[in-house]
Order: sequence, then C-alpha cells, then structure tokens
Amino acid sequence: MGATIKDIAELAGVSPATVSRVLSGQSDFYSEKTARRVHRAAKKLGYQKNTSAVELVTKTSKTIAVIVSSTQTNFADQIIDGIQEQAMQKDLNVIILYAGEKNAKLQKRALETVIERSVLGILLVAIDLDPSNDNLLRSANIPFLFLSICFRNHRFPFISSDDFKIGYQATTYLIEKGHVKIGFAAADLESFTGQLRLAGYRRAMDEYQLPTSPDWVSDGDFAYEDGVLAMKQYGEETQLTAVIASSDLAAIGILNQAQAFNVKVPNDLSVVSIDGTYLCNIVRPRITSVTQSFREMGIKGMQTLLGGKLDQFDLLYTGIGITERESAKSHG
Amino acid sequence: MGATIKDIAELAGVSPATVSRVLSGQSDFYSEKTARRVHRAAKKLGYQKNTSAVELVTKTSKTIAVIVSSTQTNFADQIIDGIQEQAMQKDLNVIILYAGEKNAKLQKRALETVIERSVLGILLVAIDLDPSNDNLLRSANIPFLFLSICFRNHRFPFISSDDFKIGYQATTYLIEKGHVKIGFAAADLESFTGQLRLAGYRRAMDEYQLPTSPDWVSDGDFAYEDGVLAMKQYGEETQLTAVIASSDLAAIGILNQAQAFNVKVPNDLSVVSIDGTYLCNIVRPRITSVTQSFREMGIKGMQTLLGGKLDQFDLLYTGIGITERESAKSHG
DNA sequence: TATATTTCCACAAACGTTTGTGTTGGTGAT
DNA sequence: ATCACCAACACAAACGTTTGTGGAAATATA
Repeated sequence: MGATIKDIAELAGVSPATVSRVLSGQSDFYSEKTARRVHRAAKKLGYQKNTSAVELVTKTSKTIAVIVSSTQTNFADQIIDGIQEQAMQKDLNVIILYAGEKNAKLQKRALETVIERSVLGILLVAIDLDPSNDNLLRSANIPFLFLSICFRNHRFPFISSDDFKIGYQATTYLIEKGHVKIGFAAADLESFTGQLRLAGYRRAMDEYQLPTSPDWVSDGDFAYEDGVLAMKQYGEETQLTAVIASSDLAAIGILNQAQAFNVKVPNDLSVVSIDGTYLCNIVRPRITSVTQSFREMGIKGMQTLLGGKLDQFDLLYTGIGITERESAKSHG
Repeated sequence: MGATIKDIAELAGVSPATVSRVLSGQSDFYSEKTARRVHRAAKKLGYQKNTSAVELVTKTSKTIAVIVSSTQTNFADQIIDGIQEQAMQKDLNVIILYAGEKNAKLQKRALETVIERSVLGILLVAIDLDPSNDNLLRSANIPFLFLSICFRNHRFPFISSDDFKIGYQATTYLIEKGHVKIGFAAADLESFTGQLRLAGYRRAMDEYQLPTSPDWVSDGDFAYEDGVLAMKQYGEETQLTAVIASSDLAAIGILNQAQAFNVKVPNDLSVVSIDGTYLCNIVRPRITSVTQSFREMGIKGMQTLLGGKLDQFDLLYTGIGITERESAKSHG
C-alpha cells in the first residue's frame, strides 16, 4: 500500500526530513546527488504524498472549494471554467460541491465539509445562503467570496453582474427599438437579484415616461417552466410587443409558448433574455441577450479571493453587454 | 482560531480521549452526564473537527470523489444527482473534480488530488482515461468505477448504457417506421462508444437487409457543431429520410442546419437523438430520443462502488428506451 | 595551522485525532 | 473481609508529514 516518506528515506539512505525537503523542492538544503537518489527511490516506491498529514502540520491546503447550487442553470460551467484556469496557473486544486437549491441543510453540509478540510478559500456560486449558515461561514476564518449573486447591506463580499443595470439595459435596448409595452418575466421577485433587475426595468420605463402594468411582470424562478407560464399569463392576444426573460431557459419557455400561441418571435413579440449562454445560439430564432461575463467572474473571483484584503473588499461588478441575435427587432 | 479536542477536554474537565469518543458517538465509554458536558463545551467553542487529523489516523475518509470531463454534455448533472442522493443516504460527502476532455495532464492532476486525499472511492464519469494514467489509478488501492463509458477487454469496471444496443435500437425504431436510408451522425468513431453504436446501427441495417453507404455516417465528437457539419455533409438534397444523432446537442445542430436548408423535420427528415436530456424537450420540434437512465447510473454506481467486490465486478448496463417526441415520424 | 564559514544533513517536536490498554473507585457476591 | 467485576474514564502511542535547531564535514579565510 502507501509508501511513506520514511520508506523513501530508508531506501535512499537519508533522513525523512531530507526526503521531505527534496520532495517539496526546498533548495539550499541538500545536494544534487541526494536529491536524485530521493527522487529515484520515490518513483520506485510509487510514492503518493499523504495530504492529510501535510495539511495537519502546515494547516493550509492547496485546494480551493467551489460550492454551487444544483440548478439547471448552465452558466456555472463558465464560472468554474474561469476558476479552473486560474487554479491551474497558481498550481491550486479545486473541488466542487453541490449544495441544493435553497436547501439550508445541504448548504450546511457542504460548508462543513470544506471547513473541516480547511481549504484555502471558498467560492460560492449562485448560492443564496440561508441566514442560519451565516455564522458557520464567517467563523471558519477561511477567505470566501460569493459569485453571481448580490447582497444587501454588505452582508457578504461578492462579484456579480450589476443586476440593476442588467434590467435597465435590457429595457432601454427594447425601448430604443421602439417598444412601449414591455413585459418582465419569470424572475424570482423574492430574490434580491430579481428585485434589482425589476428596479432597473422600472427605472428605464420611468425615464422614458412609459406607463407599466403589474400584469406585465410575472413572478417565477428563472426556470424554463416559468417562461412558459409567463407567456401563458400574457396570453395569446397580449398587448405586449416585447418581453425580458430572466434567464436563457426562461426565454426559451417564452419562445415555445409563443409559438404554441402562434405569436411570432420576433415579428409579433421581441424577446431578450438575461445570461447569454450557448443556449441562445442553439434555438431558433437565436435569442438576443444581455450577456454576462461568467468566465471573467470566475477569474476575478479567484484573483480577489487569493489577493487577500477580502476584509476591505465589498463588491465588484463584471461587465455586461447586449448580444444581438434574432429574437428582438424594432417595433413600429 | 480552531478549537481542538483538547480545548474541549479542558473546558469539560475530561480527557481528550473521552471527548473524541463522545463526539464520534461511541457509546459504552462514557456517562450521559459527561457526554452532555462535552457537547456543551464543543458548541461553546464552535468546534469544527479537523478532518486531516482524523483521516491521518483512521486512514479512511467519508468522501467519495467524482471526476467528470468538462464537456458541455449535460447528462453529467443527472448522474451526479443520483450519486448525491446515495451519498446523502449513506452519510457520505462527495467532491467533484473536473478533468479536461482527453487531457492526460488534467486527468492525472485530478487523480492525484483525490488519491492523496485517500478518498473512499472514485467515480469517473465519462472519462476516457489516457493509458498513461492507468497505473496511477490502479495502484492507488482505492475502489473506483467508471460511469457512462465502455471499455474493451475488461480494462476497467464500468456502468454504462449498452452502446451497441443504443445504436441498434435507434436504428430499428427508424426502420420499423419505414425508413430505409438512415444516417448516423456526429459520433466520435475513434471512441469505443462511437464504434459500438455504429456497430449496432450496422447490425440493424444488416438484419433488415438494408444497404448502407459510407457517406451516411459522419464522424464527429458528439457536439453541436458536429451535428450541423453532419447535416451539411448530407446536403440540402439528401436522400436520407432519417438520421441518428450521437447526442442531443448534435441532434439540435442537425435540426438547425436542416431548417437552414429548408428541409422540414420530421416531414422531410426524421431525427432521433441519443441521451434524452431536457434539451430534447425545449427545442421545437421536440426530439425523439434513445433515452439513457443517467440518474440510475449514478445510483447504481454508488451502490456497486460501496458494495465492495469490485474485483469480481466487470460491467453493468443500465436501461435505455425510446422516448417518442416529435422529431421522427413514419416514412412512406 | 587555526579559525570562521558554509554545505549538507539528522534529530526531534509538533499538528489533532483515534484507540488499545491501564487505572480508579464503586458495587455485588461469597 | 476478600475478591471479582464493571463502569467510567485517563494515558500514551500512533498516523505521515513539516520545520526549527544542532552538528559534522568540507571549504574558505586569516
């Protein structure tokens, strides 16, 4: 089974201490010759370092933990991609844990697993942490950072898109295309994210002095079904000429239900979605979106997590931008 | 920072040994009264167990590792879901690692990270392990099992769908609908999976004494783009009346390119995909698929991984079945 | 040659648990 | 009163590393 540093020491005729230093590449502690002997012995024995022992004594680990919510939202992949890239560069390992969606217990479990392992840092992707777990996270004394979610009142440091701006930008885009009656669909209005986007939408409508109706905003949970529900709520004969979907998946729901209603997108109805993942490109018509920089979010996440100074850090917005595709066109 | 078992011992006025036994719930070693005192002290100090220390002495961990390839295939989610369910039941933790796609280095790195941590078991999801890593995996003496991939010559134990059967079943389904000229698109013909499916396709065609043409099978990598490429290869005026796509995403590529060619699915061309993820339901027309039981794969994976006897275990196929949706219809 | 410096290495403590083995005091049987 | 026994706990070793310190040999300095 596992060969230890002692076995290597014996085989190479040196002390365990020397083996340790050779294997972790601390120069100025051994000669070239012994280094070679040690390496040869290690290879011969198929040595694998025992991370538990290392972490026990060094009290730090080279792995950072990513906790994601198990939604079917697919942008997490992009964020993780960015994280991995940075981890690679910095020779760090990343482990990923699923916490359920709004499941306090699962969140706690995931949190405990990584805290017990005393990881280098924790990145929480799209996790709406249950308040009962705030303390657990805080008292662990491990750097952490939320990604792709916003908090009020400096509750936690985070990196996200500016959700207000997202709502605002989507709306003004549509307004400037001549739309007047614009729906806002399928966002979770209990979430801060949903509220910010809605606020952005309202601000834009206000600024252009466009009246709105409560019927135009539909509650939901960013899911596909919420998109079809929203469209059903608007109805076959809707007065809306455009609608903003809270996610790509929700937009697809709207598209499909619109088609079922025989309302043509984009001719009868313009749709712009929020996120801009690959889904936008594989459906027809392709969906015009407010595209978020998820990969960048992952990269910046790693950078600020590792950069220290998280205490002074509060929040950072990554860029967004309209990606024009086919699902939205000018009106009137 | 971290309170240790010793701190608790001191506060509770007992020995560390007793604290350990209380906290890990070994009865018959302490009185109710001291147990209460220990628990109270632990809570008061915000104690978090040091997993490194535990694993160091016990030489086992309660976490199983899942290594996934970072494809944009979305079935991994379902498999992980099944895994998580079982882990929950058995009070195990699961950590997920990304290994790149056919990237020997990344595979090695992921493998090493989990081996060094001496996890309880390793589940490799859709990982086509580079032969250079075979030894690493084998010599670790950690139970492992591949999921959603097949191997020749008993190279590794795995649980997967029967890929030959998938190809066969997709083909006979189409044949019995009256199709004669059937394409086989976008599978990676260098992969064993691709070859098995192709063999199944050929067997079916043979059994029905249907001639085939090399032009009808297109190489690829299960990706969206491979679907559109395949369709381009078949051409606007294709003689094919049906095509089997190697994945849902590839099927969507075919759908879109077909639409671009103005060939109507399913009227002009029937499409059946392999996988049957949610993607099949959110595009129009909905895609008829050979649906795999990914969740079951995850569940069975955990069960056999934990069941021991992996040495006697060779392979296990999980169920498949046609899910009829809208993209395929009778011909002639 | 004598001393100082450097190079290379070994010794041993420490990290926070678990767990086998002692030890104590108390209870019941003889 | 003696013994055996049991409950309830403490002691200490062990797990595989890292790292501060000390020391011998080799080299440089005077």
